[in-house]
Amino acid sequence: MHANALATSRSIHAPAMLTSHSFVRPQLLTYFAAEAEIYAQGEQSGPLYRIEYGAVRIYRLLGDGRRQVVAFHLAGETFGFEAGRNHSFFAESMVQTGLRVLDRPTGDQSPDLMALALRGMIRAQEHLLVVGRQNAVERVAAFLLDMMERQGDLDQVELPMTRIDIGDYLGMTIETVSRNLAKLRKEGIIRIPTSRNIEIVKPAALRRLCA
Amino acid sequence: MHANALATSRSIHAPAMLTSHSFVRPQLLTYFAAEAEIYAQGEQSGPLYRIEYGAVRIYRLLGDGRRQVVAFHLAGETFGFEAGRNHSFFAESMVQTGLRVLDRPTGDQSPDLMALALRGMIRAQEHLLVVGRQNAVERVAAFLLDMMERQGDLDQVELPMTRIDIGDYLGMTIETVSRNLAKLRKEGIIRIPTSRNIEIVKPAALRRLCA
DNA sequence: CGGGAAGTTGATATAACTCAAGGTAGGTGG
DNA sequence: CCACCTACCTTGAGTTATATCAACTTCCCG
Repeated sequence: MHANALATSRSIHAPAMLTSHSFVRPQLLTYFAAEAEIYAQGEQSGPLYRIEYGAVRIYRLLGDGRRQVVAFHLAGETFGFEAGRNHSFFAESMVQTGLRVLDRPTGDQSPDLMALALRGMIRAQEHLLVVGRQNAVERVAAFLLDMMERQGDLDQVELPMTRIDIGDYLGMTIETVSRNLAKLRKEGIIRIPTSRNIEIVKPAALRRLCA
Repeated sequence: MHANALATSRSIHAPAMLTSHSFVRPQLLTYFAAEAEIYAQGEQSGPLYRIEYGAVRIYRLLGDGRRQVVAFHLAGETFGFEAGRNHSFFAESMVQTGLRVLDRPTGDQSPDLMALALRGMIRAQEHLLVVGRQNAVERVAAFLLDMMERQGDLDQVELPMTRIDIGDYLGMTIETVSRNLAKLRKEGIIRIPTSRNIEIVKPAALRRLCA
């Protein structure tokens, strides 16, 4: 179930690069093909990553293959936080992706890192509200709004993920994702030029749906 | 829906108390009656709290009153982390509760604080898997296991929360909570001496249910 | 002892899932 | 350059898990 075809994980380390003003020193730039594994659950946790371009999914699996995507990360965002010595989640590129490997300051003493970690926690908890208490249309609406905001509030939203990814993020099947996108389209709230490109016609209507 | 009767919020500040060895200096001990508000969504965020005794729920509301409990906190645990200047959630005592107000070191530079924040994020993301991808029995089983582990793996689990709280935590109705507790009881996996006191007869069976 | 909130159980309704059949689009090889 | 192939997506029909509505029970607490 939800089998993700194994990725051709060709990652190339670019020469180290240091910037003095940044709270974490970007060093290595690493390239990932689409659908490549960045790290796996159980692996020893390593550095943080900032996405230069591309998109990443963070997920976890149940024994029978059910999958929960806990987060999508887009260009400019940082991921890789872990509580323990080992990764609790899988991270995979969804499209061709360039990551900058960040060097963690010793002792995690950066207030900026703290802020990033806290923002991650808040985002997870807000997503919990969506998944736990909203119905299918509301979830899809919330997802589209989130993607729109994170892409600069443009009315054209690019979806770097498949319907399976969206379903596993929103806790529903791909059919339900598809049906509810169609519903929003029929109501004139969105247009769907291509399956990976959504035009938000009435953002206010989407916001009203999210209660 | 899910109206929670307003709380008699009598909180008394005890004299300040300092300990030198702790990474955060416990200062004030504050008492809360059952069902009292500790902080509200939108309020300016303040200190962290460590629970001396009692139990706290953290939740968020939708416009129509639907509620998602994002976390329960028990004695010994720390809560109150916020990403911005204002609280994103409500915090309420569920039973009579004593909180120690913690003084945040300037700049949030403590690695221990960071660890606590990260653990909170991981816990939220793991809960996302439960709510997003598990069915009713599995959710109830996961909840009971979690409560058991956090109470020292004793087979007697005390539930400081109502069925409404459990339902709003697991993303289901109180009837479904009740029916699935009954199901586990009929299968001999748990006993229910009183509604707030569950005996875990077969912890292995619960674990098997969580896949 | 009485009243009310909390919890349980039953009957029915419904939203989302499952299974199934097309449709579409992007990539590859002839 | 075109046609095929495959993966992704959409739509439809029927099923099912959970919600809803309702009645009843239990347990506090005054």
